[in-house]
Amino acid sequence: MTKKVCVLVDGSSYLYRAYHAMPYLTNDKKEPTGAIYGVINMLKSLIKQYPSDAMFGMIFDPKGPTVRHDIYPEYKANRDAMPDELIQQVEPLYAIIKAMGIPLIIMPGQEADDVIGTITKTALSLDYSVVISTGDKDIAQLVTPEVELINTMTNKKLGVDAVKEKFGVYPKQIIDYLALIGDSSDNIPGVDKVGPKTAAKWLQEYGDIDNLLANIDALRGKVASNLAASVDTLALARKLVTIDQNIIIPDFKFEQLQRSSPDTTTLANYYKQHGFKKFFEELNIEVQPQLQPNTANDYITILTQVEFSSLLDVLATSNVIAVDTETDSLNARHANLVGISVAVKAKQGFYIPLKHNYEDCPSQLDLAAVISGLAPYLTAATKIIVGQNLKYDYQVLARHGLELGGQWYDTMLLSYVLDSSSGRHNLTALASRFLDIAVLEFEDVAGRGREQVTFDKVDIATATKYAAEDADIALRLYELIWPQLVSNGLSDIYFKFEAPLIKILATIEQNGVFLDIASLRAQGKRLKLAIYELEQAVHLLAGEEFNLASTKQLRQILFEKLGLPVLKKTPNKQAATSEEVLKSLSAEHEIAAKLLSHRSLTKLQSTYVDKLPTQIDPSTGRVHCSFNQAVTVTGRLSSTDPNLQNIPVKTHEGRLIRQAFIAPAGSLLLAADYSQIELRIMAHLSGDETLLVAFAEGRDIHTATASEVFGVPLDKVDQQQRRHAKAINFGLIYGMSAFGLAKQIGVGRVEAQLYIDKYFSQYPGVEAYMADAVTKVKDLGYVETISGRRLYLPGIKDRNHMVRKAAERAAINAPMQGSASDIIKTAMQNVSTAIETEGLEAKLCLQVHDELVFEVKEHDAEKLRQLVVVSMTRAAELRVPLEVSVGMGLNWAEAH
DNA sequence: TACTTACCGCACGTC
DNA sequence: GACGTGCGGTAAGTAA
Repeated sequence: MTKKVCVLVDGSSYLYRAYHAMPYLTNDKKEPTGAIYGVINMLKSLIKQYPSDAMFGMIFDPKGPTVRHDIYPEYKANRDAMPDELIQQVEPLYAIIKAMGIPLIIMPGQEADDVIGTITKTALSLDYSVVISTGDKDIAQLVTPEVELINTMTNKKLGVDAVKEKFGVYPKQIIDYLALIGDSSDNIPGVDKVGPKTAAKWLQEYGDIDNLLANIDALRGKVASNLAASVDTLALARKLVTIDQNIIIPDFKFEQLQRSSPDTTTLANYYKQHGFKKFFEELNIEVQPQLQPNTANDYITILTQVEFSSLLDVLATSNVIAVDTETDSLNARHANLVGISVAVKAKQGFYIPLKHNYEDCPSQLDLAAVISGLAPYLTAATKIIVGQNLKYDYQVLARHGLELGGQWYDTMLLSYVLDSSSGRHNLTALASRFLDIAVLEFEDVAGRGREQVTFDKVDIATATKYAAEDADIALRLYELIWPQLVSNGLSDIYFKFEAPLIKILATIEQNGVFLDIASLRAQGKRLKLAIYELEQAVHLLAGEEFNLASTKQLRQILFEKLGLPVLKKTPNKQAATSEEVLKSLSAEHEIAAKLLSHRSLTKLQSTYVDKLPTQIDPSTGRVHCSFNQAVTVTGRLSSTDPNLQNIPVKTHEGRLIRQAFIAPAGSLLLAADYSQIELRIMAHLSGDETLLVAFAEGRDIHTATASEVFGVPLDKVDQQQRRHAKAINFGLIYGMSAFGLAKQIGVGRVEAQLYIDKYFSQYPGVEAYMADAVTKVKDLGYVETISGRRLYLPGIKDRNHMVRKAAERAAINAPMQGSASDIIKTAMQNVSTAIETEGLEAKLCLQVHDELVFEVKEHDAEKLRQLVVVSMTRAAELRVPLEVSVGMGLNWAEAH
């Protein structure tokens, strides 16, 4: 029968190991957590290896001096004090270990080593075998046939023979071995110039120090005289490195090493506090809503004229009014107002039901009367209007006759400007993140799935809880987030770029863009035929029919039936069939090229040709996308339903789709885009002379780059060189690696790296800028755009090396993309204002990152062109000129 | 048991 | 690098 096991963990060794091995991690409160994470991780994997009834103890060094300092006051004198960020992690770590049910032993005045040694002795006397988990070589002296070490990092076990193999001496010789070598970090004197090799050699020959000294005459050289000089200190060193197995541990009983079952609730809390998602999930506990429900609030329903009048009195005296609208649809252009809620004080809220409509529904105030009653307070320039996603409420209220005014503080955008990377910015997320509150969700009051009803069917009492809460929470978020924005110097960013954009985006959404359905249908027919032919060809080549859109079936055909090589795996370890892979395979089998064509055509067909017509709003005959102002990390906008920012442009077939975006009779589409705005920003940010000159002289930037990188005169740059230079420039903009560049232009990685090196030697300012960006993000966790918008890149602290590298590249790229966003946001304001003051019959229809698309009456087209160029080029003053190219035509393709 | 819905993985369009 | 979307595939949920 195997012996019972006692596992002893050298906690302090774990702690330092984890601290040094882990990158700098923090939780959401920016407290360091890396060492805790590392220790828990090692501990968990250790526990797994032993039965749960094994004795288990984790031992840490105490704070302050130990008995060894009495023997030798300079003990550990060379050691740096524990860094602050590690000290902070110690107490929480102890708490977590206890919650895990693991016996924790810290003896004041006693080294962990001595505690471990003493417990080991006790365990052996009780006929246990002992396993000590440590990274500390000193403990090797305790190894016997019954005691083995286990390395914390490598998980390797160290028995007697393994110790001999590793150190060259047996466990019982370890004390002498350590004494000879000394230990500079513990300030233990050793013999000068004697390291592991010499110590082992001597001990192999002479057994121990006493015998060695007895034979000192047989030794030669400098080390021998050093040894002779160290005779006195050797005794002290021996004493210091010897683990004392006979210390007195008051109140300690061996039975205390019994593990108890983990306290999952407490653990869950700790893991959550520290942001240990993985551990939290491993607990596998029912996810309780850890957030406090928002109770004990004062939410009032306004049903009578008297109540409404007193509410208006409250509004009259309030500088800050939070507002929220409840409707019967998510579509702001169709939503009918069902009720309005307001809040002027935290934990209070008023709901004015207007159009609830269910059986026995109480009679409600008249909508028009409420609108006109509220109007003075919701339109006054002096009022601060707070809301979550005000673009929606603005649109809905406007359609019901109330043009929301005042100074807008949109909590979604406040949070976004404060830290765009912090997660989602919807009300639920913000309430959880900033207030630790779980708000009522729409599904909670209106049901989910097919059961869901529109808000007018929700009973008014429930609706009041939901609606008044939304206004209340928005108000509280404003009170909390706004001061943070101010103290971080970010309030300007909100006022300059985000707040003014709300109305503009609402207008663009209202405007929409015309689609030529007939042209799409015609193209659809052609595509369908081409797709069918490709499908037939592929089936023929494959020797059987299958669904080309199914990667699963395609894998079977390509890699099993046709035996083509697997060039790449998906993240899920499946053989990839991506464009990149098919391109490479096209040299081997003609099926690959056919598949590629098929892919690109079906993408056009399904995503655009078939889909776009269904997204036309029958009431306007136009497509109205929706812009999200708080999604991207860099400050860009995003577009959904449909996404009009990814309409094809690169291929000929794709451009046909753009032909279907048309102007109505008598109007033209005008498209204006910044040329090379990111590279211009890079020139500005880096101040690189060569780049500045190239832009100042108005050169074709890719040709200029090619000339520099390939060392040929400007007029001798060939197409291939320009293509490669373009890829390099793109790589810079998008933070591509040498690997990415190599793939992009089809050269080896070494060659790609050569180009990059050459680029940097020609553009040293760019290289310096990039290095600065990386340093900055490592120091501060964020980078900045030209105007000071902060872009946090939390990936820079990730445990995963790849993720950190990606964050470094993003640190280079983000200021360029973010600055470009800031600039075009300014341009949109300039243009909108100019159109209005000039009274042009023109409207903004689309924003595609560096491009604006307008619809303009023919007679105003030329005026608009000039006005747009001026507005856009003057949107920012950089060290290089901003250039805008403008085109006009009957459709979007022509306008380029 | 048959049907719908919800979600994930993959691929690909743009800047 | 950043986004959003469509498809197939499957898991989970719902009705018969």
